[in-house]
Amino acid sequence: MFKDLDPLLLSQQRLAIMSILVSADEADFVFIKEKTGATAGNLSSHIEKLNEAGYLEIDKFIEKKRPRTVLKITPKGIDAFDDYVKALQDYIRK
Amino acid sequence: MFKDLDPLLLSQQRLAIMSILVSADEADFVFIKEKTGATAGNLSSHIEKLNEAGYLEIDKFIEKKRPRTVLKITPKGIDAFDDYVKALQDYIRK
DNA sequence: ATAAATAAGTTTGAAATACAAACCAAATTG
DNA sequence: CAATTTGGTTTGTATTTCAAACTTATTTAT
Repeated sequence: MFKDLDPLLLSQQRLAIMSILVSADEADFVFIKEKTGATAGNLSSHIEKLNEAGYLEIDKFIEKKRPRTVLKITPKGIDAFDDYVKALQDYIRK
Repeated sequence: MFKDLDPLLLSQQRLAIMSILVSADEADFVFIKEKTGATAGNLSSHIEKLNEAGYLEIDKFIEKKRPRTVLKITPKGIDAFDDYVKALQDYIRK
């Protein structure tokens, strides 16, 4: 009756991160931090996990003498997000 | 940008329980256990939490010499579910 | 009549998760 | 040059999750 929900996306903050990336395609650490309201610490470990799962790529470099971390969703990440949304429909449709 | 998601409903099993109750209005322990695939132990503690939050009522009695536990969603539970669904839209709408 | 199995839950304990606080390194500002 | 800001990472504890073990009462089999 109910499909399994990807445990990685069953988290408010990770879902918000993926939600931004699925539309924005690419966004940096600070932008996502502000949009989601996550602390830097939480965001750091969340993107780590999403990266380990292959849902996003992390690109770190120095720009204007400041570190910058850019995140980009992968095809696998898009699929995971789409699947999650589909599965959710079973739960939230009265 | 993103509304908070009720942490109680941010759980596959509890969301499934509420999903059943919001349509069925009333359902018993065994029925929900089978529909959700939860173990009895997990279901027992999940409904405990949902009950503490005032999202459902637990009615226990003996029927045909067997214990029976009937769950019923409360108005507060319905509201929580509706709010959760609304809040989710912000996340899952690309 | 009694031993074994089933039904309907609850309690417990270990493992995973989440969250915030503390930390670090480099750059900038007063 | 000391203090603050920026952009993060690491650490520690508190909570949550999940399954296994347990309980109590009822059937079924012998």
